[in-house]
Amino acid sequence: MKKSDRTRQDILDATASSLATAGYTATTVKSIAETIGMQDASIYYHFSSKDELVGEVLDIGTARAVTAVDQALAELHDDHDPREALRVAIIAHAEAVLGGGDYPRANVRTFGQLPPDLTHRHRQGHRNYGQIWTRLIDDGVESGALRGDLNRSVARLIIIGALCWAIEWFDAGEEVSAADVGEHVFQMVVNGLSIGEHESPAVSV
Amino acid sequence: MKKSDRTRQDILDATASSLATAGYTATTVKSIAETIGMQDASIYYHFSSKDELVGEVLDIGTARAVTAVDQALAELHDDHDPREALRVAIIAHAEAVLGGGDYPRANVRTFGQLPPDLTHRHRQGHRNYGQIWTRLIDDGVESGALRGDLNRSVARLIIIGALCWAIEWFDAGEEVSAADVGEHVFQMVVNGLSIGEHESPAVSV
DNA sequence: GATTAAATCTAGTACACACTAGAAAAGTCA
DNA sequence: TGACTTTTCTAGTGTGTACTAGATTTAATC
Repeated sequence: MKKSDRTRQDILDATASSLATAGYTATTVKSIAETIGMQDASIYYHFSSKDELVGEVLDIGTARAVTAVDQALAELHDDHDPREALRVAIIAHAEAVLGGGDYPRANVRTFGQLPPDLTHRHRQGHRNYGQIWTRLIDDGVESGALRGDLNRSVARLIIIGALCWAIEWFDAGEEVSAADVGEHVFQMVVNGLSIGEHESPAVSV
Repeated sequence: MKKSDRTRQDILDATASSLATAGYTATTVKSIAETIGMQDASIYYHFSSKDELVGEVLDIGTARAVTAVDQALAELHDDHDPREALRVAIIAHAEAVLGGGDYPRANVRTFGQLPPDLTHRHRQGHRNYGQIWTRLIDDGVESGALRGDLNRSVARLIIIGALCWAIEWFDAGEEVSAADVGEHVFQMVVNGLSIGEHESPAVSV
């Protein structure tokens, strides 16, 4: 029972790595098998299909991202500013998806490339993740720290989108770290790029 | 010579539509042919390969997005606020990619799914597009309207990313329009979500 | 209407893919 | 060591893909 668990983990790791860097289509059962020095047919002793394997990788990815954000929020003081909570969550997300392991990266990278079955399978997980952010924004608006004239759902999706798209251009080798990207997103969407007085005109949505 | 041009255009349109909604892999030569009532082999009378066809669609997409933003900027007054230029460009981009035709949508939707050859082919086009935004941000910072303590390249990529990712959740049927999304992105990244005094602490990058 | 050119179709090839069946090997434990 | 189980391999199948060759039809020209 020990050998099997180890091999299974190797398969998951190789799949996560391939999904994160090459995407769903380019991640073939054969390429996964080659990475860990096996024949492609052997994969099917551990997983019943490619999509079950991919699904498990994505499940792990979502779980890790949720854990990272939850943990960061749990370390806040009880009387924290709602903006600080948003900042901490944004940076935690950035570090999990950009600087973290292959699993959360695989999740974001393959978003929009998955076959319908897998997309549907992870809809609930994404919804749950979105609710963390909904609460953060609601807290901010209701406490008076954040503007209430914007559509909160759109605001939430814009923040997550800016972070998720970063996976397309972020290069871990460069001078800008994952946390730096998070800090930038926070500075922009919360404090704004503008200097001095800004009118904050109401938006009609 | 007339028939050929018409058919060629039909093929391009069908490809753009399929790429925009189904992505690169799910867009097969056979499915394109079926859409316009042809046999798949007939496509090859007009295009030498699938990737040449896809490449042409993406070229048109980039050209249209660039035109949309350029045109919006050209309509500004000579003594406009740099923030207003950024606002106009953001909304033009949002309308082109979310509300516009299939071509710009195909471009964003297939980003990250393309085979290396096609990715490389469009690198220059993307760079050119990025330079429009680089100039807008530089103008803002140098005129004193925008903060200079953030990494401008990161800021640019965050704005574009927030807009591009919107294609994953934007639903044209809902009450929020493409321009609304653009307005929200502008309000957030330029004016910020925060209410009242914000310290704008310098970021060390 | 006959001749030529343009456009499409029929019928295939070759290949990569996910996946299967059964034999072979490796590991486990008396 | 020998019997048994677990794991992996060899050797395939079937399907979908991009693409090709050559026949066939459609359109344009004289």
